[in-house]
Amino acid sequence: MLGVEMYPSLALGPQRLSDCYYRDREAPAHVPLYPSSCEMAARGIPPRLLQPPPATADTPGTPQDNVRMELENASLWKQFSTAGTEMIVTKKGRRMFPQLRVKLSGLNPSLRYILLLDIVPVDSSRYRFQDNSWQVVGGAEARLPDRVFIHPDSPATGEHWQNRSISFHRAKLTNNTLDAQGYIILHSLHRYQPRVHVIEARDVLMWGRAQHSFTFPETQFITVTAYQNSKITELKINSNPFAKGFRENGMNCKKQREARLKRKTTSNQEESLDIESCDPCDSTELLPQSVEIPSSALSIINTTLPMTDSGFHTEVTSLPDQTVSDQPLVLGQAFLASEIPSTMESQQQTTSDNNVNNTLMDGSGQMMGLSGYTSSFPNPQLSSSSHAPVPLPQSSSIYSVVSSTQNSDLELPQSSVISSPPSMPTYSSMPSSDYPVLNASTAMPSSTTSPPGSSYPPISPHLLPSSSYHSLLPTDQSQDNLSPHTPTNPPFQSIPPSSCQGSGLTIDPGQSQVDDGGLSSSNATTPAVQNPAHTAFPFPPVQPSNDPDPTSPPCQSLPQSGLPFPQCHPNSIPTPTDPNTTPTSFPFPPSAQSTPNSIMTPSNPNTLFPFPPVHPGHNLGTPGHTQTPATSFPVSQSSSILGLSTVQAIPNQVHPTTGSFSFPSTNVIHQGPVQSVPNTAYAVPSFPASLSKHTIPGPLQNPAPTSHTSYPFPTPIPSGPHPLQSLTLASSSSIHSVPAIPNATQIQSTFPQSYPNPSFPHIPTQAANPSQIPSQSFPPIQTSSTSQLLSQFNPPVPQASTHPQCPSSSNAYPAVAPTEIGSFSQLNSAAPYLPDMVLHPSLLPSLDPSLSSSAPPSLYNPFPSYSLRLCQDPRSSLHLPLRHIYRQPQHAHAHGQGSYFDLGGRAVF
DNA sequence: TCGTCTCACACATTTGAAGAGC
DNA sequence: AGCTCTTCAAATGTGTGAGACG
Repeated sequence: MLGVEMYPSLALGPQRLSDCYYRDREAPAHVPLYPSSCEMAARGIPPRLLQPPPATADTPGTPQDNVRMELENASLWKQFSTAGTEMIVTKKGRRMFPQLRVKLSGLNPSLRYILLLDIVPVDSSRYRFQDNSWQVVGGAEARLPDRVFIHPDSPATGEHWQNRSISFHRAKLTNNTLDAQGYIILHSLHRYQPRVHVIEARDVLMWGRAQHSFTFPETQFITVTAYQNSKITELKINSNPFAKGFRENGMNCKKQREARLKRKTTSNQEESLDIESCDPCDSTELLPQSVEIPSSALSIINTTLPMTDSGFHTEVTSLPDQTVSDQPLVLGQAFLASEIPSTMESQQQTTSDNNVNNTLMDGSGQMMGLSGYTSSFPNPQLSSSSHAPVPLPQSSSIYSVVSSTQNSDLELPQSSVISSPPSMPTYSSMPSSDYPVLNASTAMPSSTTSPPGSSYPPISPHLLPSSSYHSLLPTDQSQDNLSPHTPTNPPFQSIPPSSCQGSGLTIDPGQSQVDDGGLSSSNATTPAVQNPAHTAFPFPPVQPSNDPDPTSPPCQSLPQSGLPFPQCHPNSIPTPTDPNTTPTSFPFPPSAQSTPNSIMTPSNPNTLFPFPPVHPGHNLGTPGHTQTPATSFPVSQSSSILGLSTVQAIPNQVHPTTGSFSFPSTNVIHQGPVQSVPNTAYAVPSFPASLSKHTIPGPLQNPAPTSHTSYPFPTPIPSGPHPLQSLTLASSSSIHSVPAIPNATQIQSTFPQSYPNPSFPHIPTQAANPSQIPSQSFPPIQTSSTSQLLSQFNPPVPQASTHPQCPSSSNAYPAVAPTEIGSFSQLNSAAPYLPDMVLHPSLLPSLDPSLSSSAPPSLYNPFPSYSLRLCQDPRSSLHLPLRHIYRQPQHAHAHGQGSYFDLGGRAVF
């Protein structure tokens, strides 16, 4: 669902949505996880057409405004972080451990939400474990395809999410750039930060109303192919049930292994292949040892004897359990408890404390056990490469959240800008545009300014405040209130733990006062963006395509055809009178029209899409796009997942020394009422890291405003003064693209034009060096699966039929079994760029009373299919020259254990 | 030579199909 | 016939260590 809009590339193109299905014991039936791009398109429908009935649930003060997320196993994460968390990445994919387990609260029980996990680079550095610490040894490698893991339960009601702990343990990490499984691709020896995004998906009409992104600094990790730090190994073995065998008592412990090796060697020498000595013998031989280690002995015995599993478990598990037993078990968290190594040395105490805290977590939103947390990562402050200080804030308990609340209400002041911490270019919102943009890249502004080897790269702690709560604030007028002076570097330090925790986790309305001036008005409950810097963007940065296609037609060329990107198509906003066109409207433009202040008014086509989705790396300066007057956005990248479009703004410049970004276009940006605060960088939808990567000082990176034309996408650059006048880079980490979120409120970066500290010294610009971009092969598109998925979400809708490419047949709506939707015409030049999806109100799930009274929320099926239909691959509408950009990527990978999306926005490698 | 990655290995856990029993 | 429960094999997850690679 998310994919399409957020990441256009995801859009369902040739890929199959089948991948979108998930299996869950609770919900055995396959359920489409993602709404088709059509859904997103629905957003583009003029408010009049799509405007949902007055939503009572979403009214200010509703739970959604107080969405909070707690890291359930924070104590365990802290333990790892203290030592410097390492995550194994393999070609075949490796799960994360500790697993990301969170608890959500503040959701509207009756609304549907989608949970996403993405992992973004913390900085643009490469690390090496030297001298028993992680040190920066160079610049990061070219960005890999951005992929998002969608929680298998998605979409599910708020009640569903809140009634259980949410684990992303099924997400897999891989270092295989050609991975066809859809796993999250990461570079080895790079530092990453997982992010969890909660996106409201109440219905098509309301889709994208709110988005919340959370990052927990303690979950940062460095990817490795083999563990470097013995402490981490020990922690993993002691904490991970699968590694029991390697525990002292386990069959795979050193003693046992050595013994086996000895036997092997001896047996080999003797050349007496005693079969018995193999497995059985091992156990027998080990018996003596097993005496010392009862569990192992038992296990051995069990293996020899026809014992049932139960019997086996009793003995074997005993040891581990004991260790675990020491840890406070919380009901429902048994697993968690097991994760905590009982044998942990000094850490144990903290762990126990943390556990206690965890148990204490409540609606107050306090982060459990976060306080006092210190990571072992290299400290930025540390001058030399010695230890990279962990950027994590000491008081990590606060989770950072970026929440974007769409106020579908027209009343929302566009101008409202939420000041985001300077450091957090992460989230830039579009002022006028209702849809907030998540800047994935920005989220992790890495202070890469420091040269390799230099002191720890400034992974700006502020960027990743521990558990700080980032939220995309609803567009409020409050922006004015937002102080431009807001600490640009709200590093963790900047945020006193106490404040965070004291407020409860998250969003303390009171705190919000400072930042959110005015927010309260629209959403009193909406937390102010305390840590704007965070990358809270749900969607990973999109990689810029390297293929600037001069030939690419200007955005205008794509008009009406329903370009996925509103920006491109000024006319894209359908008028109520023109239903047909409506569908084509940009998925996100949520309510551009709705917002009176928003620059994006129908009258001003160009302004309609403040953020042209552009791949930073791509087509900079493509003349074709010049049509849009040199708009403020140098480059933006948008990728959509399930209809969420991500827009990335590309900073024109990066300060060589400071690493701060300046956007040439900013001049333009400043126009308009929206910008109450000049100079302040608005979190423009996203200026993702990707940009940053590419933003190396230089022509490319600093494309003149006019250069915008080179958007890989049909993303037309808004002509004239852009509503979003100041696009600030969200994040330093430019690496990530920020997904645009509908209705996203503008986030004003607290720091003025220049981006604070974060420098991106090493960010390889893909654009600059296409060659560096790993060629990524994408698995064959399985349209069938994808389509099926989509079909479920998209019941046949009359409107859908409007689009030629949306065969009504494709709608398998109620069908549980995924049905295949008509294949997407990939790269179908003929295909209009119109978003095919249109939802018929009657088809909407009865989740929200306001929408449908048929079913009480309580009765709501947690895994209902969405009544959305995907009719067409947005890419099809792309001008041929541009299509290659998407040709591969966007895939939805269905796994029994979860779904992955490629953030296809990136260029094809 | 060194750093990094890949692979096979053994063990532990999870998953899901098949069968039995009611 | 349908349902629940148990059993069990296969799949999956895990760290290790040897070897390959650049």
